[in-house]
Amino acid sequence: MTVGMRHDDLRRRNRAMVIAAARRGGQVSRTEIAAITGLSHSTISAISSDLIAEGILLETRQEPPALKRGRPQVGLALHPLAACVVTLMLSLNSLAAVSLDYAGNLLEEEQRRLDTRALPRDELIAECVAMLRRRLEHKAREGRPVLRIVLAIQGITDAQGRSMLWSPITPHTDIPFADLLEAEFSVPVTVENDSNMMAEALRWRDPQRYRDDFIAILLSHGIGMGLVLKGAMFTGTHSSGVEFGHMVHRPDGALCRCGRRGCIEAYAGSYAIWRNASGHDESEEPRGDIDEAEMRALADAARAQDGPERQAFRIAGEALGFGLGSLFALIDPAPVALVGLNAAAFDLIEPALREAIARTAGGHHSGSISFSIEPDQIALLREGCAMRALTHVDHQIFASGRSGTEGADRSQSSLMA
Amino acid sequence: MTVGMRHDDLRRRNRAMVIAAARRGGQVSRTEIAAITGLSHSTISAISSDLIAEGILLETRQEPPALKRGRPQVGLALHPLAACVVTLMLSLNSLAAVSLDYAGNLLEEEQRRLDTRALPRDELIAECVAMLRRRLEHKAREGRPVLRIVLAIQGITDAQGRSMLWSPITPHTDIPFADLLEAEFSVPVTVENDSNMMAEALRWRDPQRYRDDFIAILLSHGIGMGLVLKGAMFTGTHSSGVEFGHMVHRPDGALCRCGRRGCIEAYAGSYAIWRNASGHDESEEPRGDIDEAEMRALADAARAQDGPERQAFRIAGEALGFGLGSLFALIDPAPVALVGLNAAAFDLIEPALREAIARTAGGHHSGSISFSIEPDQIALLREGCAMRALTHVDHQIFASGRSGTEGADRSQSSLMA
DNA sequence: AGACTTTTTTCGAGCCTCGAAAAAAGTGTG
DNA sequence: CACACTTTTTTCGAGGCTCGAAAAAAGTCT
Repeated sequence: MTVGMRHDDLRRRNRAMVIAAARRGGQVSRTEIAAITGLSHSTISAISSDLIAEGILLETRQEPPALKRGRPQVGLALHPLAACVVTLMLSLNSLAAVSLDYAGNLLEEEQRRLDTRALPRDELIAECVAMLRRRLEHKAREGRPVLRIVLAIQGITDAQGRSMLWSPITPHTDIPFADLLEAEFSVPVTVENDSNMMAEALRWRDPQRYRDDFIAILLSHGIGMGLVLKGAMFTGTHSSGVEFGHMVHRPDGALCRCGRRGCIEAYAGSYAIWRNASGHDESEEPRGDIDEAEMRALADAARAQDGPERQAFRIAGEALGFGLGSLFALIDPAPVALVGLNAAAFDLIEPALREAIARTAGGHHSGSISFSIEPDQIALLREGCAMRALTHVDHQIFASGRSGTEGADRSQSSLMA
Repeated sequence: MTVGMRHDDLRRRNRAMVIAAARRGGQVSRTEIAAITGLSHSTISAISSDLIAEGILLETRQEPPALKRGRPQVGLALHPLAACVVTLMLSLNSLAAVSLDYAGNLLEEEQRRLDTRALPRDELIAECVAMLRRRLEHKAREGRPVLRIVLAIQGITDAQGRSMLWSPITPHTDIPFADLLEAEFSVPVTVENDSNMMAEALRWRDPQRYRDDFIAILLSHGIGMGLVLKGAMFTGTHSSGVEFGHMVHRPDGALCRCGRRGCIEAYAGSYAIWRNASGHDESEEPRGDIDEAEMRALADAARAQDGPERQAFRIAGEALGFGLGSLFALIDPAPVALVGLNAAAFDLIEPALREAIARTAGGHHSGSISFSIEPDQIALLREGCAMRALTHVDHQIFASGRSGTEGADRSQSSLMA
């Protein structure tokens, strides 16, 4: 049930809008903010002078020497010293962390190889804690209060972003990372799905193309999806995940990594492509890992001649096409961004995909559905996590009004909502 | 882009909450409203005395003679004379209309058989206009201003509720009903999908069970779905529809009414069950209509012995189960309400459905997914339309503050949002 | 009849946004 | 170089809205 609105809620919202304008624009003048928000100049003036006094915004006069007449606009930007956020990215055999200032500038980073599949539960957690501790204690932080930690994982989280429920990178399940890390560091933490973070990054990278409705598909060992509908990240009701890879393509079909049969992933994941290309039975247990070079070799072979390799990519395209068709039956077609290793082989996948989608209800306008390939999956994940963490802080700061260097304890309740 | 919030927006929202509390509760005291909304008693007092003065709320002292001590609560209810709404329901071979007062009481109704599939486009429209005109001119309305018309159709509408894009009940497509009827009557109109309206009705009927997340499935000649996620009706980005019936069950499988192959509907719609039960090939053109008695006979035969009829229902269950499994992979499991003719045969469908769902990713907790059968599809549709129309008015009235007897022209812009 | 309880209204205070006017900080021009 | 002009930003009083506290209202209980 929505709750009544009090006077300070109003101010909070409007403060948030000013901060959001600065977050989006980097440099915005008060006049521009007034235009964006539709609020009066007086209001913007009042809010921004508050924010400046609180150390959240910073006046930056540096702009190109204003060739226009009239009083020059004063740029407002997010104050780099206002906060620090840390992101932790856990994927197969790798753990990485990045710390950024409030303006989004990189402070420092670390990357480390781990045998995630073999690591005992508490050692996995300990590695995360240790890497986070190094970030928090690093001198580059220089007194900026750490106001948010975001942990992105390959796998499924709960809808509140508190726990990792399941992941292909480890046999362990239901790890309450948020609680564990909050207890350790007293900084609010959320756990996020990696595909969602990539979708998040796309919104910031290219807001023109990726605005209200789009789909990010991660084509790698498994199949991930981040879905933005009507301007909001779409998540499950209990879990993070739009588990597109585990929609059913062929009932009782190929064996999937998840143990069930006929999932899209069992036709379109790296292991499935490899399995089909190398003549194995589709009921055969999926291979654990396939390195980049091997997949590239498969793609090259498929491009060279019409053999089993090309057929394997075709099957993958067909599975993705029917899956997208079913998805589009539910949500209507939207632009698709392809990310991940096998996005590079989209030329091999596309024909069968388009053909399949045209045979489904979602394929009404199959020709007009746009697919774009976004390389550099790792950078995308980093950006998405960073923006998720920073916008959390934006809301936290606007919510309290008191910038709250003292950290997490009480603020959590309002943040997790 | 969200827009800044001004002072009157605040009042508007809080007024809306007061009205919503009265809509939900029927009879609410000011104290109860204060508790529900979290606003202060003074604020509620001010708002409700405004609303009473404007003729939107009504004090009703009738309550059971308050066995408690202290000053008795004064009930507030929606003023029946504040407005009138009309709903029009267009389905296969039938057109019905209902008018209701602002409190939701039935004023009068009409039902009429039409050969919708044979009717030319403009005659179909003319029938709608004529029936609406009879409602508007009927004496039962007694001067209540008609503030909203809702037209529910079997089929797909655009996301804004302006047009019928496609429907199984007529060969005509893209009929801009909202524009046509608004031009005719100068009352704001929306066009809605029938399954969505049934889901809407369930929320009002049983808010305990059908609250934030649930699924209404319409099992009849075709398969419809209304989806409520996180408390909001889920619609496509361009169309109304969660076209569950046209998700792909078996690529290149049975021939669907939509002309494509392998849709869930082509296994679970009435025509598909009939086709399978009577030994026809699944590539055979679907029958146009199958009456209730015939379907009941099939179900009885299926219950009597394990023959082709039972197998047909089993196939339907399997298709629905795999479809729900795929859906649950995307949105996580949620309670399911079954509506429509074939919901009565759910005993024949359920075993195969549950078995199928358990073999999918969404079936993690397949045992715990609750299915309930909601009979009386027609009443459900009527209630849903009524509530949709009335809550539209709630928002229109709260939005303007001036009750706006003069009608639609300007208010549309704010309503269609 | 008077004490007690609970609901509702009244009233002054405190915020917040707004519009208009003033101040500020430049450019263009003779 | 002073002055007109333009555009941005701040200031200031007015008007709305919500809140808390106190008062009024409308019953029950003894």
